[in-house]
Amino acid sequence: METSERLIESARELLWERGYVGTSPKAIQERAGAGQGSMYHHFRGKPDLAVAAMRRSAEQLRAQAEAQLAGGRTAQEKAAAYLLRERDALRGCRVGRMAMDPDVIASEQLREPVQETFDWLTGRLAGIVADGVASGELRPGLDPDDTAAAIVAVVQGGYVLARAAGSQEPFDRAVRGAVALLAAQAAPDA
Amino acid sequence: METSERLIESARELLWERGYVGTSPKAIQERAGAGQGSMYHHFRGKPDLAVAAMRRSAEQLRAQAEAQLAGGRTAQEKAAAYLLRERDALRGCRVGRMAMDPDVIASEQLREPVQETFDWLTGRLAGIVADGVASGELRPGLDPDDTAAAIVAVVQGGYVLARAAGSQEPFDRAVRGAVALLAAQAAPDA
DNA sequence: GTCTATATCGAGATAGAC
DNA sequence: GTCTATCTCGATATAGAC
Repeated sequence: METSERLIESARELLWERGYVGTSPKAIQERAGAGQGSMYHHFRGKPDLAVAAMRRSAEQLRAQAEAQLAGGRTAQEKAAAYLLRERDALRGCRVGRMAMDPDVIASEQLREPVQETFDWLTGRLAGIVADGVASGELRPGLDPDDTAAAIVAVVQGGYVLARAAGSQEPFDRAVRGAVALLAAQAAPDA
Repeated sequence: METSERLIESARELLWERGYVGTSPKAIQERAGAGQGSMYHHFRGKPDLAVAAMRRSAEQLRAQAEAQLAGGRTAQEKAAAYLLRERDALRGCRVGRMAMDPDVIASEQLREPVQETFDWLTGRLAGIVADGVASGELRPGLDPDDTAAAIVAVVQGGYVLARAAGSQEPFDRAVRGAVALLAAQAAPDA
């Protein structure tokens, strides 16, 4: 693997584990097995490298989510597939984690991949819910945008609960709870 | 206000804004208008002061939540009151924020107030849901623990979505979505 | 492209005077 | 109790040799 590639992968891991503020250029270089000069040759600095790393993680998340969402037949199956995907809750979300970082939120450049990811994800889910309502699978009053936001929030919040507890369990409970709440939104038999 | 008190309040604000890793003793001292020696006289160091600050924020969150939860008459009213409480979503949760911090999660001392807060909150909500099921307000199959975890997760995840978007809106959508999902869990008329 | 040298600054803390 | 002095280390680069 080339040096530039190793730097991006190292940054991805460290941003995941320690966030933007908690990740130093030196730590990235050490993990990548690259020197100072090497990093500053390939990237302008820490923010530039971080953006490259975050874009890649965002692309990965999107591909994984799309795989779940495209799989099921009904809206409920798709949403459940997304919610119940295997996740290591204690590690958290590579993308969502960045939203809690003050330096990321303060910078247009750094926030952009995060914003784009969640815009896409909630929009994709809202479309699925809207289809479910239109097809008569889900009850007519169900708001697609609000429901989509709640689904994505349960996953992101589940990470918080798991890390607070030091255990996977609260995450699993939260997503199971969300699936059960959604199951009760089926349209009444005509 | 005494110096010790000002240090705790300054730490509370900075931990909220910047997290544990992103908060320096120097920044705390400057905001408190206290010198180096003064801080190290009252507290053993950064972790010690942070624990004091986090305990206070945990106590505050608990009191606020209890106020919402004790207010409503039915389980749905109580849960909705908790979910719909006015919050500045862009600032995030003083307590939940700490769960994303690697140094907090790595330390038994620092994690304890966070864990305790969410244990209490999910337990309190689970009791409310269980009461609602027992009284016939909510459908019999509804799992109290899973539902409680989902409710708390929606709020914590809502903060992530809001900060990612740079807007309050996704937070409001998520909690409204959760309230709507809960409304459909009413037990069918006997 | 990668290396080493150098620079500035802040983090996090200790020591001891007042 | 609070202050200033001092210490060590890492963060975040820039400069210039190889």
